[in-house]
Amino acid sequence: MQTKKNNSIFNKPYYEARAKVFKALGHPTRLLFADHLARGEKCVCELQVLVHADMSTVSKHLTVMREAGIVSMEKRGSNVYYALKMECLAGFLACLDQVLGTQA
Amino acid sequence: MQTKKNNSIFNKPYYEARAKVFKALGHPTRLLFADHLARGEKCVCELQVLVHADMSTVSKHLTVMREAGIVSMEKRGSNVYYALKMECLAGFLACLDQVLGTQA
DNA sequence: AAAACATTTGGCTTTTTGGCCAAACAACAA
DNA sequence: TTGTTGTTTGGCCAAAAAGCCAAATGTTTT
Repeated sequence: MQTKKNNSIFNKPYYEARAKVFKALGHPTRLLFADHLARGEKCVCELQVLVHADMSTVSKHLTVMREAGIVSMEKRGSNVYYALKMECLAGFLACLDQVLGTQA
Repeated sequence: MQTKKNNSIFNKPYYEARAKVFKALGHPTRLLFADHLARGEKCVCELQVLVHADMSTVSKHLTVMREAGIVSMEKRGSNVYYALKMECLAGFLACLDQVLGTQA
């Protein structure tokens, strides 16, 4: 059981933390990664082939996502595997599609 | 009835449109606005008093949100009223709170 | 018409972000 | 050990975003 959370207008750090999550998803490459990671963990190299970007660029995108708190990383062997820590993304994306669809 | 949408990995413009929505919510001020607008339309002046920003800054934030497709604007008298066009935000925010909460 | 109010637009500066390269690390293979 | 592969880090530069001021626009009031 939890005590009531203070997510009010005046809780600035909380708004910042949430905005950070949106910002982390606010780039086509990172949103693509999130979408893929929603179907299971992937190593950096697997994500890299999805976009035509430098490995270092991919790594930095993943760092942004990790610092926002939406992915976890685990090193296994010589690979690093990333996983999405957010089950509700798919639902929200579906809703987004409706919003964006109706204005086309 | 609609034909099947092509939201695949390879549909770049679609990812960009969705990322634009996340980016529009990826700023504390704009997320605060969205949160308030979720409870009903507000005029620019009402939003302005919530943050300690210049009126022109507020107006530009609202433009970003409008161009992402998540708010509508309506001019009535000398005021402009903005409204959120996304009912699913509250649910997603609640989920976010869980994700962010568990790592505190 | 002039003044007052609400909002947007243009211009400008500072800060942040994105992307590439090269270098550093870490794990594994030869 | 040396080499090879996978990943991160640091540095740099170009592009985009944020915020302020001043000016323009549109509406209502006097």
